Amino acid sequence: MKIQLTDKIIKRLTLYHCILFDYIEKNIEFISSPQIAKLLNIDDSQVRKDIKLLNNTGKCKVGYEVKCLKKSIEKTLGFEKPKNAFIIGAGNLGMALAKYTNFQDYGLNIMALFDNDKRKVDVIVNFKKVFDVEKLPDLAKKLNVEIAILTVPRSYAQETADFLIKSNIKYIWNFTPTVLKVPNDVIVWNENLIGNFLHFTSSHN
Amino acid sequence: MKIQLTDKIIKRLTLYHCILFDYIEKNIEFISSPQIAKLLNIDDSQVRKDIKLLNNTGKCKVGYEVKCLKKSIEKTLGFEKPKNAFIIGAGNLGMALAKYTNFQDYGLNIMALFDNDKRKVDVIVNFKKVFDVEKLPDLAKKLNVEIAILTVPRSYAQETADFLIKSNIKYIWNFTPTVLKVPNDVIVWNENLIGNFLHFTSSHN
DNA sequence: ATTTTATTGTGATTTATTTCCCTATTTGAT
DNA sequence: ATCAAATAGGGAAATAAATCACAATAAAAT
Repeated sequence: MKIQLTDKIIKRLTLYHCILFDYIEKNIEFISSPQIAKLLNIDDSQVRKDIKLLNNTGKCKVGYEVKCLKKSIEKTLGFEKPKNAFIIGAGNLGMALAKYTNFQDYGLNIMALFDNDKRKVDVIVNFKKVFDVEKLPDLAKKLNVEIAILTVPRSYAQETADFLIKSNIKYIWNFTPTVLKVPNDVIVWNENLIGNFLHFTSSHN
Repeated sequence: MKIQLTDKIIKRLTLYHCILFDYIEKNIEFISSPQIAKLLNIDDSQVRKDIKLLNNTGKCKVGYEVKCLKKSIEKTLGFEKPKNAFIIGAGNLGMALAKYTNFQDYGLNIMALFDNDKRKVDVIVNFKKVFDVEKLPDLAKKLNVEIAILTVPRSYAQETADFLIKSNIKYIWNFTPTVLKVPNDVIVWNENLIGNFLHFTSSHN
C-alpha cells in the first residue's frame, strides 16, 4: 500500500524539519515526540504517527535521533531531487521569490524569470536571468521545466496561464488572486496568503 | 451556536471571492454552486454548505446573486474592518509584501516596516516608512498595532519574536522557516510556502 | 397546463483526521 | 536487583470534513 502524503502531513513534516534544524544547530542528538508536540501545540501521538510514515523508528525513553529523522524527512519530501521551475512575472513578488534563497534547501530550483516588459528583460536577480516571455516555450523544452510560479498582475493571470499550458507547463503555483481554468492534466496550487492571514487573525477572539 | 470558520472553509471562501470578482467584471449576475464547484474541482454540495454559513440564500434553477454573495463573503471574512499590521524585516520578502497592493482589498493594512539596518531606515515603500526597530514598542502602542509580519532572516527569528511579544504584539505571521516559542496568548501562523509547493508537485505522480 | 430540467437545501453516509488510552520498552535511580 | 519515569508504538474511539442522495422548487420548454 502506498501512503498518500496529504497537505496536512506535509505541512507538519516541514515544521518538524524546522525544529530538527534548530536542534542540530544546538548540537542536541535526540528529540522526543512530546517535545515536538509541545512546540507545535499538537498531540504527541500525532507526531509519532507522522514519523512512522517515514519508516523511522525511535527508542523508548530517549526519542528519535535528530540527524537521522531530519534526513528521513528530506528523503520523503524529496529535498534531494531538485525540481526546476520558472517564475512568470518579474514584479515585486516574483523578484522577491527569486531572491528567496531558502527554496534551494528544499529542492526548488528557480531556473529563470520571464516578463513581457522589455525594461526588465536581461536583468539578473540572484544569478537568475529575466527573459522575454516569448522565449519561454523554447527554454521550457530545453531545460525540461514543467513548473511555473505565476506572479503576474491578476488581469493577465488567465491568458498567461493559457500560454504556459500551451508551452507544456504542467504545474502552476498560482500567486495571483484568480481561479484559473486549466485542463485536467495541469495541476494548480492557489497560494492563498490572505486566506491564511484571515484565519489566524480571526481564529482566536 | 457560533459557527467556527476553519482554515479550510476560509480558504474556499476566498477562492469563491476570486471567482465572484471575475463574474462581476464580466457583468454576470447569477452563479450556481455547480459552476463554482467545477472551477475548483470540489463537490457542489460543499459549495452550498459553505454559502449557507454566510446566511445567504439562493434561488432554485438560477443560483446565487453574485454581488450579494460577494458582499456576504467580505462581511463574514471581515474585509471591511481593517486590521493594522507591521512588517518586521525590510528585506526582499518584507519589501515585496509591503508593495503587494492586494492586501488592502482584504482588510490588511500595513502601517510601517521595521529593520535594524540603519541604511534601510527612513526608506519609503509604497507610502510606508521603514523605521528603526527600536521605535516599534512605541509605535505599536500609539497606532494600536498587534499584528506583526515576520520576515527577518531565520537566525534572528526567535529573538525578534521575543522582542515583539515584549512590545505587546499578539499575532505573528511567521514567514521564517522557524518554529517560534511563544506564550499562550500569542498566536503564530507559520506561512509554509515550501510545504504547499511540495504538496502540489508531489500530489499527482 | 403539463412536463422537463437545473438548481437549492439538507439529512444520511462515508471518509479522513485527530485524540485517547494502554502496553511494551528502555533508562536511570534506589 | 528492583522500582520509577519517560517514551515509542499502535489499536480504538471520537471528531471533523467531504460526499452522496434526494425532496422541494422554480424556470423554461412543450
